[in-house]
Amino acid sequence: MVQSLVLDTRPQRTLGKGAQTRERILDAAEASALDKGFAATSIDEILYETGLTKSGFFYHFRDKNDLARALLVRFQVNDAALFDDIFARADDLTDDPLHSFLVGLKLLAEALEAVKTAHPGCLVAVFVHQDHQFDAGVRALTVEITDSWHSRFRTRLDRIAAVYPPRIDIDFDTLARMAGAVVDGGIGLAKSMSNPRLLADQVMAYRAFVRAVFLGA
Amino acid sequence: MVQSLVLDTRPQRTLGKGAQTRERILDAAEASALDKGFAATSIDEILYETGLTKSGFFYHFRDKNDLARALLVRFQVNDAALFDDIFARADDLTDDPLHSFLVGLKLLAEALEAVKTAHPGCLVAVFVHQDHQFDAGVRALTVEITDSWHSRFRTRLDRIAAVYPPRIDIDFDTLARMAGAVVDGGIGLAKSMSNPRLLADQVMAYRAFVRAVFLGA
DNA sequence: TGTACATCAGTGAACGCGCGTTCACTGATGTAC
DNA sequence: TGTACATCAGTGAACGCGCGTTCACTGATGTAC
Repeated sequence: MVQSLVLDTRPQRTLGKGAQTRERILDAAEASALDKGFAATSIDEILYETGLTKSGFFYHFRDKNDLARALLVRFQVNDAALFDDIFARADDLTDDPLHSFLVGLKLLAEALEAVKTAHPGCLVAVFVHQDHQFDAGVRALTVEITDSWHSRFRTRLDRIAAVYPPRIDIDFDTLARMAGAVVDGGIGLAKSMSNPRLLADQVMAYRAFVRAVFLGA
Repeated sequence: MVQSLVLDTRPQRTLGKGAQTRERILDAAEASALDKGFAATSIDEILYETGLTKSGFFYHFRDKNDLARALLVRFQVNDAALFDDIFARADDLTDDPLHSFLVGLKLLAEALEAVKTAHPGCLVAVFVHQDHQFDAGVRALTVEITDSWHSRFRTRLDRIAAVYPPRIDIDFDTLARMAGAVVDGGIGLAKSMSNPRLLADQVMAYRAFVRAVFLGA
Protein backbone atom coordinates (compact mmCIF):
# COMPACT_ATOMS: atom_id res chain seq x y z
CA MET A 1 0.00 0.00 0.00
CA VAL A 2 1.11 3.50 0.25
CA GLN A 3 4.18 4.67 1.89
CA SER A 4 5.93 6.69 4.39
CA LEU A 5 8.15 9.20 2.80
CA VAL A 6 8.78 10.76 6.12
CA LEU A 7 9.05 14.36 5.15
CA ASP A 8 10.14 17.56 6.68
CA THR A 9 6.85 18.61 8.15
CA ARG A 10 8.05 21.55 10.24
CA PRO A 11 5.54 24.39 10.24
CA GLN A 12 6.08 27.11 7.69
CA ARG A 13 6.95 30.49 9.12
CA THR A 14 3.96 32.21 7.59
CA LEU A 15 1.55 30.42 9.91
CA GLY A 16 -0.25 32.26 12.68
CA LYS A 17 0.17 31.34 16.30
CA GLY A 18 -2.76 28.91 16.41
CA ALA A 19 -1.74 27.17 13.21
CA GLN A 20 1.80 26.80 14.52
CA THR A 21 0.58 25.14 17.68
CA ARG A 22 -1.57 22.87 15.58
CA GLU A 23 1.47 21.82 13.57
CA ARG A 24 3.43 21.14 16.73
CA ILE A 25 0.65 18.89 17.94
CA LEU A 26 0.67 17.05 14.62
CA ASP A 27 4.46 16.70 14.74
CA ALA A 28 4.37 15.13 18.18
CA ALA A 29 1.44 12.86 17.29
CA GLU A 30 3.08 11.72 14.07
CA ALA A 31 6.36 10.85 15.75
CA SER A 32 4.62 8.87 18.43
CA ALA A 33 2.24 7.12 16.01
CA LEU A 34 5.14 6.04 13.80
CA ASP A 35 6.96 4.76 16.84
CA LYS A 36 4.27 2.75 18.55
CA GLY A 37 1.01 3.10 16.69
CA PHE A 38 -1.78 5.61 16.91
CA ALA A 39 -3.85 3.80 19.54
CA ALA A 40 -0.91 3.80 21.93
CA THR A 41 -0.30 7.49 21.34
CA SER A 42 -1.95 9.23 24.25
CA ILE A 43 -3.05 12.83 24.29
CA ASP A 44 -1.20 13.28 27.55
CA GLU A 45 2.00 12.33 25.82
CA ILE A 46 1.39 14.89 23.09
CA LEU A 47 0.79 17.51 25.78
CA TYR A 48 4.07 16.62 27.41
CA GLU A 49 5.91 17.04 24.09
CA THR A 50 4.22 20.31 23.20
CA GLY A 51 3.89 21.85 26.66
CA LEU A 52 0.18 22.45 26.18
CA THR A 53 -2.69 21.67 28.51
CA LYS A 54 -5.43 19.22 27.72
CA SER A 55 -7.96 21.88 26.88
CA GLY A 56 -5.41 23.49 24.61
CA PHE A 57 -5.35 20.30 22.61
CA PHE A 58 -9.13 20.08 22.39
CA TYR A 59 -9.29 23.64 21.18
CA HIS A 60 -7.49 22.46 18.04
CA PHE A 61 -9.04 19.02 17.57
CA ARG A 62 -12.61 17.97 18.32
CA ASP A 63 -11.54 14.47 19.37
CA LYS A 64 -8.83 11.89 18.77
CA ASN A 65 -10.36 10.75 15.52
CA ASP A 66 -10.14 14.32 14.27
CA LEU A 67 -6.43 14.20 15.04
CA ALA A 68 -6.08 11.00 13.01
CA ARG A 69 -7.77 12.61 10.04
CA ALA A 70 -5.61 15.72 10.24
CA LEU A 71 -2.48 13.57 10.42
CA LEU A 72 -3.41 11.77 7.21
CA VAL A 73 -4.44 14.95 5.39
CA ARG A 74 -1.12 16.58 6.17
CA PHE A 75 0.72 13.44 5.16
CA GLN A 76 -1.19 13.31 1.88
CA VAL A 77 -0.24 16.86 0.97
CA ASN A 78 3.43 16.53 1.88
CA ASP A 79 3.69 13.11 0.31
CA ALA A 80 2.32 14.38 -2.99
CA ALA A 81 4.69 17.34 -2.89
CA LEU A 82 7.71 15.12 -2.34
CA PHE A 83 6.69 12.79 -5.12
CA ASP A 84 6.13 15.62 -7.60
CA ASP A 85 9.36 17.26 -6.59
CA ILE A 86 11.44 14.15 -7.10
CA PHE A 87 9.99 13.24 -10.46
CA ALA A 88 10.08 16.84 -11.67
CA ARG A 89 13.82 16.82 -10.97
CA ALA A 90 14.10 13.56 -12.91
CA ASP A 91 12.15 15.03 -15.84
CA ASP A 92 14.56 17.95 -15.94
CA LEU A 93 17.43 15.58 -16.58
CA THR A 94 16.01 13.69 -19.55
CA ASP A 95 13.12 13.66 -21.99
CA ASP A 96 13.01 9.89 -22.18
CA PRO A 97 10.10 8.63 -20.00
CA LEU A 98 11.86 5.41 -19.04
CA HIS A 99 15.11 7.00 -18.03
CA SER A 100 13.30 9.73 -16.18
CA PHE A 101 11.35 7.12 -14.22
CA LEU A 102 14.51 5.17 -13.41
CA VAL A 103 16.25 8.33 -12.26
CA GLY A 104 13.21 9.24 -10.17
CA LEU A 105 13.27 5.84 -8.45
CA LYS A 106 16.93 6.28 -7.67
CA LEU A 107 16.23 9.70 -6.16
CA LEU A 108 13.36 8.20 -4.21
CA ALA A 109 15.60 5.47 -2.81
CA GLU A 110 18.12 8.09 -1.75
CA ALA A 111 15.47 10.28 -0.16
CA LEU A 112 14.09 7.35 1.81
CA GLU A 113 17.48 6.25 3.01
CA ALA A 114 18.46 9.75 4.06
CA VAL A 115 15.52 10.07 6.43
CA LYS A 116 17.07 11.08 9.72
CA THR A 117 14.90 9.21 12.20
CA ALA A 118 16.17 5.76 13.05
CA HIS A 119 12.73 4.28 12.43
CA PRO A 120 11.12 5.74 9.36
CA GLY A 121 7.60 4.49 9.06
CA CYS A 122 4.61 4.80 6.91
CA LEU A 123 1.74 6.66 8.45
CA VAL A 124 -0.71 5.06 6.09
CA ALA A 125 0.57 1.60 6.97
CA VAL A 126 0.17 2.38 10.64
CA PHE A 127 -3.44 3.35 10.08
CA VAL A 128 -4.24 0.47 7.76
CA HIS A 129 -3.00 -2.01 10.33
CA GLN A 130 -5.27 -0.43 12.92
CA ASP A 131 -8.15 -0.09 10.54
CA HIS A 132 -11.32 -0.68 12.40
CA GLN A 133 -10.89 1.68 15.26
CA PHE A 134 -11.35 4.71 13.04
CA ASP A 135 -14.36 6.22 11.39
CA ALA A 136 -15.17 6.00 7.71
CA GLY A 137 -13.51 9.33 6.93
CA VAL A 138 -10.11 8.11 8.05
CA ARG A 139 -10.45 4.85 6.17
CA ALA A 140 -11.47 6.71 3.02
CA LEU A 141 -8.34 8.83 3.31
CA THR A 142 -6.04 5.81 3.37
CA VAL A 143 -7.72 4.55 0.20
CA GLU A 144 -7.36 7.96 -1.41
CA ILE A 145 -3.64 8.17 -0.66
CA THR A 146 -3.08 4.64 -1.92
CA ASP A 147 -4.99 5.43 -5.11
CA SER A 148 -3.06 8.58 -5.81
CA TRP A 149 0.24 6.70 -5.63
CA HIS A 150 -1.15 4.09 -7.95
CA SER A 151 -2.36 6.51 -10.58
CA ARG A 152 0.86 8.54 -10.55
CA PHE A 153 2.93 5.42 -11.22
CA ARG A 154 0.43 4.03 -13.69
CA THR A 155 0.57 7.21 -15.78
CA ARG A 156 4.37 7.03 -15.94
CA LEU A 157 4.31 3.37 -16.95
CA ASP A 158 1.87 4.05 -19.79
CA ARG A 159 4.06 6.86 -21.07
CA ILE A 160 7.06 4.52 -21.04
CA ALA A 161 5.22 1.71 -22.79
CA ALA A 162 4.36 4.03 -25.67
CA VAL A 163 8.10 4.19 -26.44
CA TYR A 164 9.41 0.89 -25.09
CA PRO A 165 7.23 -2.13 -25.80
CA PRO A 166 7.27 -4.27 -22.62
CA ARG A 167 9.40 -7.43 -22.76
CA ILE A 168 7.73 -9.07 -19.76
CA ASP A 169 4.06 -9.91 -19.57
CA ILE A 170 2.82 -8.02 -16.56
CA ASP A 171 -0.27 -6.01 -15.79
CA PHE A 172 0.59 -2.32 -15.42
CA ASP A 173 -1.83 -1.79 -12.57
CA THR A 174 -0.03 -4.48 -10.63
CA LEU A 175 3.38 -3.07 -11.53
CA ALA A 176 2.25 0.41 -10.50
CA ARG A 177 0.92 -0.81 -7.18
CA MET A 178 4.08 -2.80 -6.61
CA ALA A 179 5.96 0.45 -6.04
CA GLY A 180 3.80 1.23 -3.04
CA ALA A 181 3.87 -2.34 -1.79
CA VAL A 182 7.67 -2.49 -1.99
CA VAL A 183 8.13 0.84 -0.23
CA ASP A 184 5.68 -0.16 2.46
CA GLY A 185 7.12 -3.62 2.95
CA GLY A 186 10.60 -2.13 2.81
CA ILE A 187 9.74 0.30 5.60
CA GLY A 188 8.56 -2.55 7.80
CA LEU A 189 11.70 -4.49 6.95
CA ALA A 190 13.98 -1.55 7.69
CA LYS A 191 12.11 -0.88 10.91
CA SER A 192 12.19 -4.41 12.24
CA MET A 193 15.86 -4.88 11.33
CA SER A 194 16.80 -1.32 12.36
CA ASN A 195 18.56 -0.76 9.05
CA PRO A 196 17.33 2.02 6.70
CA ARG A 197 19.60 0.68 3.96
CA LEU A 198 17.23 -2.24 3.47
CA LEU A 199 14.46 0.11 2.38
CA ALA A 200 16.62 1.80 -0.24
CA ASP A 201 17.72 -1.62 -1.49
CA GLN A 202 14.11 -2.67 -1.98
CA VAL A 203 13.32 0.42 -4.01
CA MET A 204 16.39 -0.25 -6.15
CA ALA A 205 15.26 -3.83 -6.65
CA TYR A 206 11.91 -2.56 -7.90
CA ARG A 207 13.82 -0.26 -10.21
CA ALA A 208 15.77 -3.23 -11.58
CA PHE A 209 12.49 -4.99 -12.27
CA VAL A 210 11.01 -2.01 -14.14
CA ARG A 211 14.19 -1.78 -16.17
CA ALA A 212 13.95 -5.44 -17.08
CA VAL A 213 10.31 -5.07 -18.08
CA PHE A 214 11.11 -2.38 -20.63
CA LEU A 215 14.72 -3.03 -21.58
CA GLY A 216 14.98 -6.78 -21.08
CA ALA A 217 17.46 -8.66 -18.91
CA MET B 1 9.49 -7.68 6.54
CA VAL B 2 7.82 -10.87 7.25
CA GLN B 3 4.39 -11.78 6.35
CA SER B 4 0.98 -12.86 7.25
CA LEU B 5 0.17 -16.18 5.83
CA VAL B 6 -2.95 -16.31 7.86
CA LEU B 7 -3.07 -19.97 8.62
CA ASP B 8 -5.51 -22.42 9.97
CA THR B 9 -4.61 -22.14 13.60
CA ARG B 10 -7.47 -24.15 15.08
CA PRO B 11 -6.33 -26.21 18.08
CA GLN B 12 -5.35 -29.78 17.39
CA ARG B 13 -7.57 -32.38 18.95
CA THR B 14 -4.80 -33.93 20.99
CA LEU B 15 -4.59 -30.91 23.26
CA GLY B 16 -5.75 -31.06 26.86
CA LYS B 17 -8.49 -28.83 28.17
CA GLY B 18 -6.20 -26.08 29.38
CA ALA B 19 -4.21 -26.04 26.15
CA GLN B 20 -7.43 -25.85 24.15
CA THR B 21 -8.60 -22.84 26.10
CA ARG B 22 -5.23 -21.26 25.56
CA GLU B 23 -5.58 -21.75 21.81
CA ARG B 24 -9.04 -20.23 21.85
CA ILE B 25 -7.65 -17.18 23.62
CA LEU B 26 -4.91 -16.91 21.01
CA ASP B 27 -7.43 -17.28 18.18
CA ALA B 28 -9.56 -14.45 19.50
CA ALA B 29 -6.55 -12.23 20.21
CA GLU B 30 -5.09 -12.84 16.77
CA ALA B 31 -8.30 -12.02 14.96
CA SER B 32 -8.71 -8.82 16.88
CA ALA B 33 -5.05 -7.79 16.55
CA LEU B 34 -5.15 -8.29 12.78
CA ASP B 35 -8.32 -6.25 12.61
CA LYS B 36 -7.40 -3.23 14.68
CA GLY B 37 -3.96 -3.69 16.17
CA PHE B 38 -2.76 -5.30 19.36
CA ALA B 39 -2.94 -2.22 21.57
CA ALA B 40 -6.62 -1.79 20.74
CA THR B 41 -7.31 -5.45 21.49
CA SER B 42 -8.67 -5.47 25.01
CA ILE B 43 -8.66 -8.46 27.30
CA ASP B 44 -12.35 -7.88 27.95
CA GLU B 45 -13.03 -8.36 24.28
CA ILE B 46 -11.13 -11.65 24.26
CA LEU B 47 -13.18 -12.78 27.26
CA TYR B 48 -16.38 -11.94 25.41
CA GLU B 49 -15.26 -14.03 22.41
CA THR B 50 -14.13 -16.99 24.50
CA GLY B 51 -16.71 -16.88 27.27
CA LEU B 52 -14.00 -16.90 29.95
CA THR B 53 -13.67 -14.69 32.99
CA LYS B 54 -10.84 -12.30 33.54
CA SER B 55 -9.06 -14.52 36.02
CA GLY B 56 -9.38 -17.39 33.57
CA PHE B 57 -7.37 -15.37 31.13
CA PHE B 58 -4.68 -14.52 33.66
CA TYR B 59 -4.37 -18.17 34.57
CA HIS B 60 -3.04 -18.75 31.05
CA PHE B 61 -1.02 -15.56 30.50
CA ARG B 62 0.98 -13.63 33.06
CA ASP B 63 0.17 -10.29 31.43
CA LYS B 64 -0.68 -8.76 28.07
CA ASN B 65 2.92 -8.79 26.93
CA ASP B 66 3.00 -12.51 27.56
CA LEU B 67 0.02 -12.83 25.23
CA ALA B 68 1.87 -10.88 22.55
CA ARG B 69 4.84 -13.20 22.79
CA ALA B 70 2.66 -16.31 22.62
CA LEU B 71 0.88 -14.93 19.56
CA LEU B 72 4.16 -14.46 17.73
CA VAL B 73 5.56 -17.83 18.76
CA ARG B 74 2.49 -19.62 17.46
CA PHE B 75 2.59 -17.58 14.26
CA GLN B 76 6.26 -18.44 13.78
CA VAL B 77 5.59 -22.18 14.04
CA ASN B 78 2.56 -22.21 11.76
CA ASP B 79 4.17 -19.86 9.30
CA ALA B 80 7.22 -22.09 8.97
CA ALA B 81 5.00 -25.16 8.55
CA LEU B 82 3.00 -23.54 5.75
CA PHE B 83 6.14 -22.41 3.98
CA ASP B 84 7.74 -25.85 4.18
CA ASP B 85 4.55 -27.52 3.09
CA ILE B 86 4.11 -25.36 0.03
CA PHE B 87 7.67 -25.66 -1.18
CA ALA B 88 7.78 -29.40 -0.44
CA ARG B 89 4.80 -29.80 -2.74
CA ALA B 90 6.62 -27.76 -5.37
CA ASP B 91 9.74 -29.91 -4.97
CA ASP B 92 7.65 -33.01 -5.58
CA LEU B 93 6.65 -31.72 -8.99
CA THR B 94 10.09 -30.98 -10.38
CA ASP B 95 13.79 -31.41 -9.68
CA ASP B 96 14.71 -28.12 -11.25
CA PRO B 97 15.34 -25.56 -8.48
CA LEU B 98 14.09 -22.60 -10.53
CA HIS B 99 10.87 -24.23 -11.66
CA SER B 100 10.24 -25.55 -8.19
CA PHE B 101 10.63 -22.04 -6.79
CA LEU B 102 8.32 -20.57 -9.41
CA VAL B 103 5.72 -23.25 -8.73
CA GLY B 104 6.07 -22.58 -5.00
CA LEU B 105 5.45 -18.87 -5.49
CA LYS B 106 2.36 -19.64 -7.53
CA LEU B 107 1.09 -21.93 -4.75
CA LEU B 108 1.89 -19.22 -2.22
CA ALA B 109 -0.08 -16.65 -4.20
CA GLU B 110 -3.04 -19.02 -4.33
CA ALA B 111 -2.84 -19.80 -0.63
CA LEU B 112 -2.77 -16.13 0.25
CA GLU B 113 -5.67 -15.29 -1.99
CA ALA B 114 -7.76 -18.17 -0.67
CA VAL B 115 -7.56 -16.90 2.89
CA LYS B 116 -11.13 -16.76 4.01
CA THR B 117 -11.14 -13.63 6.14
CA ALA B 118 -11.92 -10.48 4.25
CA HIS B 119 -8.91 -8.77 5.78
CA PRO B 120 -5.89 -11.02 5.84
CA GLY B 121 -3.11 -9.35 7.75
CA CYS B 122 0.38 -9.92 8.86
CA LEU B 123 0.83 -10.39 12.56
CA VAL B 124 4.46 -9.44 12.37
CA ALA B 125 3.64 -6.25 10.49
CA VAL B 126 1.10 -5.36 13.14
CA PHE B 127 3.72 -5.74 15.84
CA VAL B 128 6.48 -3.99 13.94
CA HIS B 129 4.27 -0.96 13.46
CA GLN B 130 3.59 -0.86 17.19
CA ASP B 131 7.16 -1.60 18.09
CA HIS B 132 8.02 0.32 21.16
CA GLN B 133 5.22 -0.71 23.42
CA PHE B 134 6.54 -4.23 23.75
CA ASP B 135 9.45 -5.69 25.66
CA ALA B 136 12.69 -6.85 24.11
CA GLY B 137 11.52 -10.47 23.85
CA VAL B 138 8.69 -9.56 21.51
CA ARG B 139 10.89 -7.37 19.37
CA ALA B 140 13.50 -10.12 19.11
CA LEU B 141 10.81 -12.50 17.90
CA THR B 142 9.81 -10.24 15.01
CA VAL B 143 13.46 -10.09 13.96
CA GLU B 144 13.74 -13.87 14.20
CA ILE B 145 10.68 -14.47 12.02
CA THR B 146 11.88 -11.96 9.45
CA ASP B 147 15.31 -13.61 9.38
CA SER B 148 13.93 -17.08 8.89
CA TRP B 149 11.96 -15.98 5.84
CA HIS B 150 15.03 -14.33 4.46
CA SER B 151 17.28 -17.35 4.87
CA ARG B 152 14.73 -19.76 3.41
CA PHE B 153 14.42 -17.67 0.26
CA ARG B 154 18.13 -16.98 0.10
CA THR B 155 18.92 -20.70 0.15
CA ARG B 156 16.56 -21.33 -2.75
CA LEU B 157 18.01 -18.48 -4.78
CA ASP B 158 21.54 -19.79 -4.32
CA ARG B 159 20.49 -23.23 -5.46
CA ILE B 160 18.91 -21.72 -8.57
CA ALA B 161 21.93 -19.59 -9.38
CA ALA B 162 24.12 -22.68 -9.40
CA VAL B 163 22.15 -23.86 -12.46
CA TYR B 164 20.93 -20.62 -14.04
CA PRO B 165 23.48 -17.79 -14.09
CA PRO B 166 21.58 -14.60 -13.25
CA ARG B 167 20.86 -12.23 -16.16
CA ILE B 168 20.12 -9.23 -13.99
CA ASP B 169 22.60 -7.70 -11.59
CA ILE B 170 20.90 -7.90 -8.22
CA ASP B 171 22.02 -8.77 -4.73
CA PHE B 172 20.48 -12.07 -3.62
CA ASP B 173 19.95 -10.90 -0.06
CA THR B 174 17.86 -8.04 -1.39
CA LEU B 175 15.96 -10.31 -3.76
CA ALA B 176 15.32 -12.78 -0.94
CA ARG B 177 14.04 -10.05 1.36
CA MET B 178 11.91 -8.65 -1.42
CA ALA B 179 9.62 -11.66 -1.12
CA GLY B 180 8.75 -10.71 2.44
CA ALA B 181 8.49 -7.03 1.59
CA VAL B 182 6.13 -7.70 -1.32
CA VAL B 183 3.92 -10.02 0.72
CA ASP B 184 3.80 -7.54 3.55
CA GLY B 185 3.16 -4.55 1.36
CA GLY B 186 0.64 -6.60 -0.61
CA ILE B 187 -1.24 -7.42 2.56
CA GLY B 188 -1.50 -3.76 3.45
CA LEU B 189 -2.60 -2.99 -0.08
CA ALA B 190 -5.23 -5.74 -0.11
CA LYS B 191 -6.42 -4.65 3.31
CA SER B 192 -6.76 -0.97 2.53
CA MET B 193 -8.45 -1.64 -0.80
CA SER B 194 -10.52 -4.54 0.55
CA ASN B 195 -9.42 -6.76 -2.31
CA PRO B 196 -7.43 -9.97 -1.59
CA ARG B 197 -6.71 -10.34 -5.30
CA LEU B 198 -4.21 -7.49 -5.07
CA LEU B 199 -2.05 -9.52 -2.71
CA ALA B 200 -1.91 -12.52 -5.02
CA ASP B 201 -1.09 -10.19 -7.92
CA GLN B 202 1.86 -8.78 -6.02
CA VAL B 203 3.26 -12.24 -5.31
CA MET B 204 2.90 -13.11 -8.98
CA ALA B 205 4.69 -9.89 -9.93
CA TYR B 206 7.57 -10.90 -7.68
CA ARG B 207 7.53 -14.27 -9.39
CA ALA B 208 7.79 -12.57 -12.79
CA PHE B 209 10.81 -10.67 -11.54
CA VAL B 210 12.54 -13.82 -10.28
CA ARG B 211 11.85 -15.48 -13.61
CA ALA B 212 13.37 -12.54 -15.47
CA VAL B 213 16.43 -12.58 -13.23
CA PHE B 214 17.22 -16.20 -14.13
CA LEU B 215 15.62 -16.70 -17.53
CA GLY B 216 15.81 -13.20 -19.00
CA ALA B 217 12.95 -11.10 -20.33
C1' DT C 1 -10.98 -50.11 46.28
C1' DG C 2 -11.05 -46.06 49.19
C1' DT C 3 -8.95 -42.09 51.01
C1' DA C 4 -5.60 -38.02 51.12
C1' DC C 5 -3.52 -34.79 48.84
C1' DA C 6 -1.84 -32.04 44.79
C1' DT C 7 -2.45 -29.92 40.66
C1' DC C 8 -5.38 -27.99 36.98
C1' DA C 9 -8.41 -24.78 35.33
C1' DG C 10 -10.65 -21.83 36.48
C1' DT C 11 -14.43 -17.98 39.43
C1' DG C 12 -15.85 -13.38 41.51
C1' DA C 13 -15.02 -9.19 43.33
C1' DA C 14 -12.29 -5.39 43.87
C1' DC C 15 -8.69 -1.87 42.78
C1' DG C 16 -6.49 2.08 41.01
C1' DC C 17 -4.75 4.45 37.28
C1' DG C 18 -4.83 6.59 32.81
C1' DC C 19 -7.55 7.68 29.27
C1' DG C 20 -10.53 10.72 26.28
C1' DT C 21 -13.79 14.24 27.02
C1' DT C 22 -16.39 18.32 28.97
C1' DC C 23 -17.23 22.76 30.84
C1' DA C 24 -16.95 27.22 32.80
C1' DC C 25 -13.79 30.58 32.50
C1' DT C 26 -9.82 34.08 30.78
C1' DG C 27 -6.14 37.06 28.95
C1' DA C 28 -4.41 38.69 24.54
C1' DT C 29 -5.20 40.23 20.00
C1' DG C 30 -8.15 42.10 16.14
C1' DT C 31 -11.89 44.92 14.24
C1' DA C 32 -15.72 48.65 13.94
C1' DC C 33 -17.05 53.03 14.68
C1' DT D 1 -7.71 58.25 19.16
C1' DG D 2 -10.47 55.83 22.47
C1' DT D 3 -13.89 52.62 23.56
C1' DA D 4 -16.86 48.34 22.85
C1' DC D 5 -17.13 44.10 21.44
C1' DA D 6 -15.75 39.68 19.14
C1' DT D 7 -12.70 36.22 18.22
C1' DC D 8 -8.48 33.58 19.16
C1' DA D 9 -5.90 30.63 21.82
C1' DG D 10 -5.86 28.89 25.27
C1' DT D 11 -6.28 27.40 31.24
C1' DG D 12 -7.76 24.43 35.30
C1' DA D 13 -10.46 21.29 37.40
C1' DA D 14 -13.38 17.60 37.25
C1' DC D 15 -15.62 13.33 35.46
C1' DG D 16 -16.52 8.66 34.49
C1' DC D 17 -15.39 4.67 32.17
C1' DG D 18 -12.49 0.96 30.68
C1' DC D 19 -8.33 -0.94 31.18
C1' DG D 20 -4.79 -4.29 32.97
C1' DT D 21 -3.87 -6.51 37.18
C1' DT D 22 -4.39 -8.84 41.82
C1' DC D 23 -6.06 -11.87 45.29
C1' DA D 24 -8.56 -15.09 48.00
C1' DC D 25 -11.06 -18.81 46.88
C1' DT D 26 -13.10 -23.41 44.47
C1' DG D 27 -14.77 -27.51 41.97
C1' DA D 28 -12.96 -31.11 38.98
C1' DT D 29 -9.42 -34.20 37.73
C1' DG D 30 -5.04 -36.90 38.56
C1' DT D 31 -1.79 -39.48 41.43
C1' DA D 32 0.12 -42.19 45.61
C1' DC D 33 -0.47 -45.52 48.76
